[in-house]
Amino acid sequence: MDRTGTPAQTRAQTGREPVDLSAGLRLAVMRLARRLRQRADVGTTPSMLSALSTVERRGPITLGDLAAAERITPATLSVIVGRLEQEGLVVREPDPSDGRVARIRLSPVGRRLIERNRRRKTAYLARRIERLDADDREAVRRALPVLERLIDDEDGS
Amino acid sequence: MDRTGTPAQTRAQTGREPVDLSAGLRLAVMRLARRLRQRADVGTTPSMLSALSTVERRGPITLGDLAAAERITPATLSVIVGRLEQEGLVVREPDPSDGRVARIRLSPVGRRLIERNRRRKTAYLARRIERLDADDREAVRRALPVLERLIDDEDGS
DNA sequence: TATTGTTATACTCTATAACTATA
DNA sequence: TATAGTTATAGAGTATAACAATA
Repeated sequence: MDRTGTPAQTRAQTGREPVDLSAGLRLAVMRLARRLRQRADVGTTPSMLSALSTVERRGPITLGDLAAAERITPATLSVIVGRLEQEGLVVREPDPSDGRVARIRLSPVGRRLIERNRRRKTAYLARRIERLDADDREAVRRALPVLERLIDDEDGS
Repeated sequence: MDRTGTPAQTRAQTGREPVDLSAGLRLAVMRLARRLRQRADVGTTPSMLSALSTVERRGPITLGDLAAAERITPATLSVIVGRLEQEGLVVREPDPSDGRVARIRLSPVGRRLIERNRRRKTAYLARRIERLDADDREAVRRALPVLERLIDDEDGS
């Protein structure tokens, strides 16, 4: 927790600063993710929920597109969707015009699970965020869209 | 790879309550973590690097304390430290006064690897952060200590 | 031949339970 | 008996490679 040497003064040197910032962000993100993973609900795993939530947002979607959205390989996703289907959370609808393709769609059960989880699953973080003072909370709120952009950002390298 | 349909609604701008905020943060963190994990250096895994970095910060440290700091079980950590030791990145020093305990300490090779990685490993994020405008970068900078506090915060439930 | 998806295999990360060695 | 650490086992999450079905 060495937060003593705040690099606030070196703001002018844009060369060095992003590296420090990203080093810190990287560790924080990895550790927060680990903690969140540990609080996964029994029965549904974090990957499943992430995929489920994307299916909700993107409507009926092919496996390939869903894999691209989730940034995992179709092979990996195939396994995950298989589990979701087995749990009755999604259905695969064959495409009439292209026999190779199936569209994945949320089932009513899946939708209910998402809504239930949106309150429960989030409780760990929500409780902590509630305890933050207004400034800190505002800082998180402002950073969130930026984080989302960091993820979505195209281009591999 | 149809990624044309960008989910603009992802902007949970409307949600100002802690629950909404944390739901968004949760997804963002999990996905960013997944992306970062994919960029792990060959040879050293993310867990190894995380543990290594904690050993650097906390000096010679017992396995139990390191496990607590990393929030994983001693059993899990034992495996990870075993790999770190095998790679010559840390050494276990037996405690003279208590034969059960060994202190884990960074080797020179480990220290060099950390420093090298601090630039390389982070490059992916750093490049993206460089492209942000000043406001966005400031938002991340301000949020980072808050995220760290969310992680460190004690008390399980 | 190219595309979409699945299956086989392998490795990391993690946990719990059972164990060993020391106190 | 209690504590520090290790080993065994198992399941999730991921990738690559090989495959099947369809276009």
